[in-house]
Amino acid sequence: MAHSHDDHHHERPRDLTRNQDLVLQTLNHAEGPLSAYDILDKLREDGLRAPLQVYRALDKLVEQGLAHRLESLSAFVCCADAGCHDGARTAAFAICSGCGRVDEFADPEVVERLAAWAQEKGFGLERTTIELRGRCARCLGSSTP
Amino acid sequence: MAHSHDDHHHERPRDLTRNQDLVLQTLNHAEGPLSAYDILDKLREDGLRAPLQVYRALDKLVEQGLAHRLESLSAFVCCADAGCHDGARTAAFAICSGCGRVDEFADPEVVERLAAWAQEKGFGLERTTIELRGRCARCLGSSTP
DNA sequence: CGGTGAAATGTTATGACATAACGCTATCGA
DNA sequence: TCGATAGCGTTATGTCATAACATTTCACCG
Repeated sequence: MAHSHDDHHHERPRDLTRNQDLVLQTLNHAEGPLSAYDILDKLREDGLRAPLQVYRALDKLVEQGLAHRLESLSAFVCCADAGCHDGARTAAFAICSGCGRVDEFADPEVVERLAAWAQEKGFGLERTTIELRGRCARCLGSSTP
Repeated sequence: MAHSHDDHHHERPRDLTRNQDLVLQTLNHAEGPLSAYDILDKLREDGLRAPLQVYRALDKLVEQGLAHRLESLSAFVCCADAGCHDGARTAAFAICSGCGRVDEFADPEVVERLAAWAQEKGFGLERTTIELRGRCARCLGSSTP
């Protein structure tokens, strides 16, 4: 049970199921965040019919770090960096109110400060949400500055 | 227009309306975050009947910095620091999955780093959400460590 | 090969969160 | 007094998410 390479049970990117793959591809091809129902609509012709089919797939994708949920939008995006679930588990998101696009980034300093706060308070940190709202450079550049 | 006390149009804590006051008191007396419908239920005997009455009050309270919306919970808390809307406009929240209690804090360094990122990217930052999930010291101390 | 258990699936129904649209009321300064 | 602005009350509806249950798929093991 403790074999060195006997790790078929680990947390790694195991193969995606059909529904999971469909949902992930949909997110990958999207310009911006999509709600579960947006995704469902795009996948009707692929046989999906109920919200749960999408939510279940999303749960797994988020669990594996392949997608993220944006709390302030109640919507989902695919992970910008295929390897982001390897290391920097705490991403930040800048969401443009103009075009709706999302820019994912990581700031180690920020992560560190928050972890330090948790440490100091004895707070068992499990997950962090960081979301910036505003207008991206492109949207500021053009219409209604 | 620049009279010293001619400032009835400013952003300051103008008097709250009846509904706003009811909602704020409800949040103040609560142990943890409340959903709009939780608040509505507590205020039925005061005459409130529809979600919109609560949501409208909440909008104003949040606008004035007297309450905060926790995106990851779809719930609301009163601002921990009466003066928090003066200066540190970017608060962070540590939400305990065990007891549901919320600890509000501000970390200038974090705020600064995020502002710096925005600056660098030309992102017009308007609002920031920072929410930590985990278990508070007290909950870690007792049951199911 | 066939059984078995874990995980995924499909479906219906329901719950929880939030806003649109409408008309009325109160307040306040010009 | 008039008109503008903000708040109020109500009904209806929209959006996001999960409960519950039956069925299917598939890797693994005896």
